Amino acid sequence: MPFWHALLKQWEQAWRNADLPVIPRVSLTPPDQQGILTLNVFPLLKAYGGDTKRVIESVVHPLGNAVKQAELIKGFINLSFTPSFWREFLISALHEPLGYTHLDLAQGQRLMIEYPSPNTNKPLHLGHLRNLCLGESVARLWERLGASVLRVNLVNDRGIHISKSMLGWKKFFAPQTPRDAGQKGDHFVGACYVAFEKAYKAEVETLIARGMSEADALVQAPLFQEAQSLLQAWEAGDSEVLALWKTMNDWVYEGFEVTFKRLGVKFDRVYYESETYTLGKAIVREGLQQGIFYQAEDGSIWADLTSEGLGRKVLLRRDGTSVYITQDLGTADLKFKEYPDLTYSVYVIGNEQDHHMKVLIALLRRLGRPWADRIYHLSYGMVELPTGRMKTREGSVVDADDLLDEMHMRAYELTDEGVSDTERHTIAEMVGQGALRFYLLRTDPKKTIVFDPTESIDLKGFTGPFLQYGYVRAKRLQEKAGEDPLSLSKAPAPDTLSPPEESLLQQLFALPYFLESAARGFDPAILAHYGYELTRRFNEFYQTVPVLAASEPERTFRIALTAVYRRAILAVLEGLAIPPPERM
RNA sequence: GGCCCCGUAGCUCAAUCGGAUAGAGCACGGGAUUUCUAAUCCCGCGGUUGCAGGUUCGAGUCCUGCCGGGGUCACCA
Repeated sequence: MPFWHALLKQWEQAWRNADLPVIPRVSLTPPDQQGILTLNVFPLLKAYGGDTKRVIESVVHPLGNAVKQAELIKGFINLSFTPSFWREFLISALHEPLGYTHLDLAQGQRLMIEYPSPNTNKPLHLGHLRNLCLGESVARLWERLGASVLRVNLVNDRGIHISKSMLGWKKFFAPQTPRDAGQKGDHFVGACYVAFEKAYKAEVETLIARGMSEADALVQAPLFQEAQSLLQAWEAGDSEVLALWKTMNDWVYEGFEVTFKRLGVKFDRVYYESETYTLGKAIVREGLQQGIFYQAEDGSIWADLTSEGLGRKVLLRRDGTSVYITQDLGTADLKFKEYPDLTYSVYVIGNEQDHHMKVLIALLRRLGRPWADRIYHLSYGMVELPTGRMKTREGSVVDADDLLDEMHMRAYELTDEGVSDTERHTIAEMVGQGALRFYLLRTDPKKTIVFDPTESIDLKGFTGPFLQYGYVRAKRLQEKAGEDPLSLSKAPAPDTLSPPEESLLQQLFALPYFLESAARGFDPAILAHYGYELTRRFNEFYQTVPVLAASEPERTFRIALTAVYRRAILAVLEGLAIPPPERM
């Protein structure tokens, strides 16, 4: 039997064949109305001069016998379906994942999704977690649409910030290693960076106290001078500096790897800016030769994007070294050289870089890169604290590892004590992450999230564990039933269905629609809200309608209904990258 | 100052191309466990959708102006 997409296509064809002047729009019937699907027939009503009988007749007749009831209210036709329609739906959903939990709408397409692109001078924080959750979820959603997805990470491993943490280590920590300090490598390097910033700030204040202007003091401070010469030594290929750079970056990668692994993130390809910035320089020179860019008197190279409303942008400094956008040009080019057939090259990057990404795409367009418009910036809002933005230098950062630990502990306390301690920890990790990931995904990506550490993330209500709990309930119920849900194919449909059953069936039926909307909109929040509503309805069903104690044919039907819910909620959890526990 | 994003219940968020009486969670008050896991369910309370106009059968949604918050416009990354 056809699922959402196929059914709507079928209907549309039927209406076309019936020569309807206007094809009705189909949507889900709101909960306060009787029905499953609603047809918007305002325009048709107009075309037929308000002849309601004719409207109903002409719209509903072509749809065949799946329709149990059709009611026209104020320009809407509410349709409900027969129990045997639902019986077929359940059987098909159990038989065929393709078309229900997996679609083939993006078959043959390939996407590259870049996230979370960290700097290598400090550990991951809450902002990176939002990035990681979004990137991973979007990757999975497109995979469900049938696309093949490349997960890539771009490591920002060069620049003045790295010099600062190197210097911090030399001045305050050498010859310690992360192991000596008993810290994860990324945390250790982060401590070096913070130590540098603290000493640097003190120097600046001293200089200002002696009468220097702040702008001068920031540049004149000895520590800053030293960091800059370290950067120059790095660019010149000084072997000693390179060795330290490599050692400290490896510490950070080791630390990142632990966190990535905990979150179940794996990359197909990792790009390093230390490798792509030279490619970028070549592209800039190429553009200069073609007259797309121009050189200023001091030797710096620029692009004039004022006609696009983006102003002027420096591409190479007067000393010939590269800026941030230079490396981005190189990386973008390399991506499409390696994978020319990408449908989209997605960048999961915060909205503070909206302008930067517009500039990047405009530059690539100018350079005649035909794939420039296949770049999609998945722009998301910052995660702020009630006091404002998180600032590493001020220590007001919610550390990713710490937060994961805290969520784990809180879930552990709530977890059933009737299991082994090992299992309890496994469950606690799943539930803790479920709560955290749902929290970060449930809001429209482009909106700012304000995270209040003192209030902490809920485990009840509109949360990840709510969905996980529904999954667990359904699984246990199915186990207790001890019956193949597909025995429904040998049983008749009940004569009537209760309102909670219809309500759950309606939401189940809409799964493919929401999967597609969430993927194409690059918006997991759509799926998060769908999954919550789905589970709310399942809980209502579970709480008010008996399954195991029901008589036939209701019992068999409800067991199948439970099994399809379990499939659907599993698809949602997987799409959101929220782990499904076996019990809670 | 220019450009971009946001503004919905006390708080956090929804609202399916412009559609029906703007819905959830938290908080607060009340109720449900001889029944498949109470991380659940049911009931109540809670709104001039920032303000003012405009477009139309219909506006939280689209247009114009204003107010408020954030971001950005670096030879930083």
